Amino acid sequence: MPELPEVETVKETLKKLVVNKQINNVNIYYDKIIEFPTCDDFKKNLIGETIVDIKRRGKWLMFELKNYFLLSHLRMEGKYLFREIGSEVTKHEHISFILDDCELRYKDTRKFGRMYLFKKDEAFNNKPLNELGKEPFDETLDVTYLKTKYAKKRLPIKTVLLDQSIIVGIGNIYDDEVLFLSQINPLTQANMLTNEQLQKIIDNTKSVLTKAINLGGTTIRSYESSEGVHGRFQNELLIHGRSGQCIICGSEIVKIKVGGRGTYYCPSCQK
DNA sequence: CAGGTCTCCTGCTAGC
DNA sequence: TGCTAGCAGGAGACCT
Repeated sequence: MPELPEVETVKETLKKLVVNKQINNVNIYYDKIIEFPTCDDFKKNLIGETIVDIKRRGKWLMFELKNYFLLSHLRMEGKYLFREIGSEVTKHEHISFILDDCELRYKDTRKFGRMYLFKKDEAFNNKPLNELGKEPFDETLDVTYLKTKYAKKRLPIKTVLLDQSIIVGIGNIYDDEVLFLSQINPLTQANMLTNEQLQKIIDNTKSVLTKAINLGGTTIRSYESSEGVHGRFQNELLIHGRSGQCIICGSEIVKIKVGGRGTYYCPSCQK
């Protein structure tokens, strides 16, 4: 499931392949991926546009065009792949952007991904971008900010770290890793965390995400090799998805459900 | 406003 | 061996 490091990796990979290419046509095979505007307008506005750059905000990919921002959220299983122009559209490929020399296809098995298209000056003033919290590497992300945001949050920190309106980019995997490194029990109410604990969360979020980005992210479900992105961070996961002994203290790793999410932690290290 | 629950989807798997 | 019920999960909708 793509979280910040995976989206960052996809962004960098795509950038090398699509910048300066023109969108000559767009085919939509599954309408619900397009959240805004209508499919007709989405298609009409994209045709003739050139991809200038690709940026990222939280888990959102932002294709910067001459006049528009195309926002794309991969959710659980969204991915981009390249196909020859006119080649057969295979299962789970829902959108095709026909470029000069290839088709850029959006594939998404569970169809959870979403796209928006905004005029450039409108992208940041509208949902979803205007509801996002701070980037993990934003220098203004500090204990004071979290104290304020968490003041009325009695939900478990595990749940609150997933709240994209506070800090962006953390998903279920890195959430567990951050709390393990910070030695914080995932069930701790967010408003009960000490300044020291909040500082640890900030520091460990940065370090885990940085390390994951450098390794190309985490690949849990295997990708077809032709489809590019293979992360290596899955080999570095300390707690998420693991069973058996905690690598720090040797106690048994426990898996529980927190806010409906599978959560791994060490009851001994994370009191 | 905080927070609980449901919904969207499909592939995989535990269990019979 | 073959079938099916149930699970996984990011984020928004809807309700209390």
